[in-house]
Amino acid sequence: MRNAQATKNTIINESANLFNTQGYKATSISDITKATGLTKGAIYRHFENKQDLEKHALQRLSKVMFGEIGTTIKEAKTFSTKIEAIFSFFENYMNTPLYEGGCPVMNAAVEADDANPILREQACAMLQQFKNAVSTLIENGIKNNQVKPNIDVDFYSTVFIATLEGGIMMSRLDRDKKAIVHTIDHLRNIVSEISL
Amino acid sequence: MRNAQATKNTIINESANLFNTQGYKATSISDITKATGLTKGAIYRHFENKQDLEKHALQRLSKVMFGEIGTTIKEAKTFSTKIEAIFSFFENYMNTPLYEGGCPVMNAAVEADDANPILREQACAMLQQFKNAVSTLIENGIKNNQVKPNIDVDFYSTVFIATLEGGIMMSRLDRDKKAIVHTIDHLRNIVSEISL
DNA sequence: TATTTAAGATACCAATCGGTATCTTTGTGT
DNA sequence: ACACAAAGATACCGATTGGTATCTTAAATA
Repeated sequence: MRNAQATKNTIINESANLFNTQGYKATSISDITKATGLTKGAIYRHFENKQDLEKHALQRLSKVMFGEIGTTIKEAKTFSTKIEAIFSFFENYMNTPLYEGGCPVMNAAVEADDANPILREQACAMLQQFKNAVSTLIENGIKNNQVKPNIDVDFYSTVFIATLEGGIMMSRLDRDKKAIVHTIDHLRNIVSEISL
Repeated sequence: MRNAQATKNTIINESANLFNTQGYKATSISDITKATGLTKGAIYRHFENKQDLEKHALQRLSKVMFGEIGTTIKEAKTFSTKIEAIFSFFENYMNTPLYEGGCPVMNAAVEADDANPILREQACAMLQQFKNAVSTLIENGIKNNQVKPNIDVDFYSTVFIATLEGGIMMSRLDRDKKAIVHTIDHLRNIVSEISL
């Protein structure tokens, strides 16, 4: 039956791109029909309503991002190389992003207000997932005697993510890698400070 | 004639509030009529179109924010107290914001794409203004022998702002001051590192 | 007080929004 | 080959969008 799963997949992928670049509210179903070459009838067969599509699109963004960043981390073996993998992921992201439009977490976080609690909850969960990943990375570094013990793990994972997100925002606004490069250089200094 | 300047002022103020909380695209002229108690006819007498109103509203946000933060900086005399004034401004902003909806720079930066170059340019200018303020603050600190010379001023101003912006984003998403408190604590450490 | 003119209200416009009911097409199992 | 059901297209819906033309009201001036 005209591969339904494939079309659903392209709808999610194209709308993920549009939502992340133009914004969720600013992207209409009409925009998605143009991007996919499909019609409203096809789209509303696969998704209950626009919010449902937004949910699936953001889940896709989350899966792809964390999937990519997760594999690069797993390839590295030590704390410093693992965290360096995250840094290079962010630095390279300015040149060749998986999805256009900047960090999906920040985009959803900024746009999601009380009027769209589903989007907010998803953004919340994504940020938590990212923080947990960095936290366990540091904790494993402590266990393996690569990171100083007795440091505040929550403190550093928060600082790392905040600095990265802020750097991305600035670099995207300036259309210049300088900000993200500076912030990552700074984080590298922190890494060497807490490393054994 | 029914104080035109006052009504124009309230339109700008109310729409600034709405744009910063709901977003620019997501806020309709209708929303602004409800918030001001005025009609479309009144609004479109004072502003050419919605983009023109968006421009004035963001300018207002910029003026109020930089005005407030500027006076608190001027009240302080040394580098450390001046930068501490910025920190406490950001930390207090979570409790009692001048405008709801988070940092106007970040909001405009995230929402503004190529479809709204005016908003983008304004956000760009605001970020530049903020960076310049921090940079001159550091430079004056160097001149007054309160900050180590030979440090990269551009580097540190970038790191400061990125960390603050990222911290705000995280705290707003979590609805918890912890992130911004952590990031500011971290920045305090940096300040003492580069201080004489 | 009468006149003038700016400020604001009312009523409308085409276009687009999210969403749905219905029709056509296409692949599959018999 | 044929019936059946799923996938997608078409045509529509009421509501809302940004925007405008026109009318009314109120304040300043003469």
